[in-house]
Amino acid sequence: MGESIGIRERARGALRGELADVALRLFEERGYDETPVDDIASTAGISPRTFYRYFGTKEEVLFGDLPPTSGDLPALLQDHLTRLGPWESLHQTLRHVAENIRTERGRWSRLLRVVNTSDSLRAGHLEQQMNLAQSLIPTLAPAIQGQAAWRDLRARVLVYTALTCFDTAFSHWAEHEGDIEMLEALDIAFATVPNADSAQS
Amino acid sequence: MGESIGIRERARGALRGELADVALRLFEERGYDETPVDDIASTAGISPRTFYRYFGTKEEVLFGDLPPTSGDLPALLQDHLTRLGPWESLHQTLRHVAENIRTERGRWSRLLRVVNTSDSLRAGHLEQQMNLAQSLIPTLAPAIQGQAAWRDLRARVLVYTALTCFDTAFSHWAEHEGDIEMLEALDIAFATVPNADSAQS
DNA sequence: TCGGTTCTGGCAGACTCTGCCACGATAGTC
DNA sequence: GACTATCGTGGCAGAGTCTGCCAGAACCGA
Repeated sequence: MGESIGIRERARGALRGELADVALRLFEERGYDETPVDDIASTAGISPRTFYRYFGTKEEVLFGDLPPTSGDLPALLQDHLTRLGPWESLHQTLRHVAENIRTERGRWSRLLRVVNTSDSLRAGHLEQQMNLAQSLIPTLAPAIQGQAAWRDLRARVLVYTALTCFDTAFSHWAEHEGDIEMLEALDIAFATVPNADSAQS
Repeated sequence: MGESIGIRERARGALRGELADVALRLFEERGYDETPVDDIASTAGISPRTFYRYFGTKEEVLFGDLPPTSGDLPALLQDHLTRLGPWESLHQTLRHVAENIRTERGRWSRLLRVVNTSDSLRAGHLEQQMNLAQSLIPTLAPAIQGQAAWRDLRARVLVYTALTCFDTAFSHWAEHEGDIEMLEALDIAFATVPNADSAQS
């Protein structure tokens, strides 16, 4: 048993990538809901049964192979919290994600366009956000001041709000591609919240 | 052709209500994903095919007959905006919803418990929130100050954030049923946002 | 009571996803 | 180079949601 990565694993990885490519292309052409798994499989020259050995669900073929924009966000947040307040820490943490996205803007634009063709996909995307939120809340909670009884509620509000800012900025940027900078939109979104009732620049 | 509501429509309404009751009961006992539509139908003494004539989807049997907590929220928001700032207007608008919920707390608790048994349901619920947000954004946007180019982005952020506050307070209240007041949780959540970086009481 | 509308149930089908099993290819071993 | 064990693959059957279609039953107004 050698330590080398077997030829089979490489083949597997290659096929996985090809499936993701084929699927994304078909989704762009016909829409997500209008593209059955059977079509993806036959276009790629495999059986539908095999497709489900590479991707557990049809959604996973879209979201499964995303470039790692996130990294260890809880750790990153933790680090910022040693220097900054809760909100600014969330801001800087998500700026980091935004910077990573910018390096592959083309791919992300295609993805977002596909996601917007389907209600079920939007819902699935939100589900992912919630998982991310669950991982950030325990990290943020200790940094919240005030009564302990409300600490958890506050932490949840702030984390969800931060992710909302990110999502909104992301969509806005995707809609005005080229015209604005993702980071600028993100900063605007984050600046809006603490000034919620005046909402000036 | 009389103006009266035909006996058939009343029968239809009654059956619809019975289906919703049966479904909610079964969901509580076994969980949402573990309760096929066939079981709901047979328990209610109808065919599965007929079930789908009363509710377009399985989800609709849960969410379709909610008591109207919302009313005309855009109009309500519009009204508050004549006197208050954007954030406080959103706050008061959602306070109104929270008050309505309180009058039927039992029903809502049951619902939330069922929703938490299933991932797919949570996602569906978020989808509804987004629809509500879409209706509030155009109302809020004109009240936002600052550069026009960013007005839409800001409005989206604020509306989504407000709904997030509502949702978080709602969940928190449901988890601590009896211990806290829904309105108090809501106020705390809304107060957290403008003080995002100090987060004091 | 009659004629037309409406509701119902059953059938077949699409689509996602999951077990199961047999077949073939591959990898490591002798 | 042949042998065996492991792995990937494809086909089959099935659950579950949801839709179109059609024939029969129930209902309403005249």
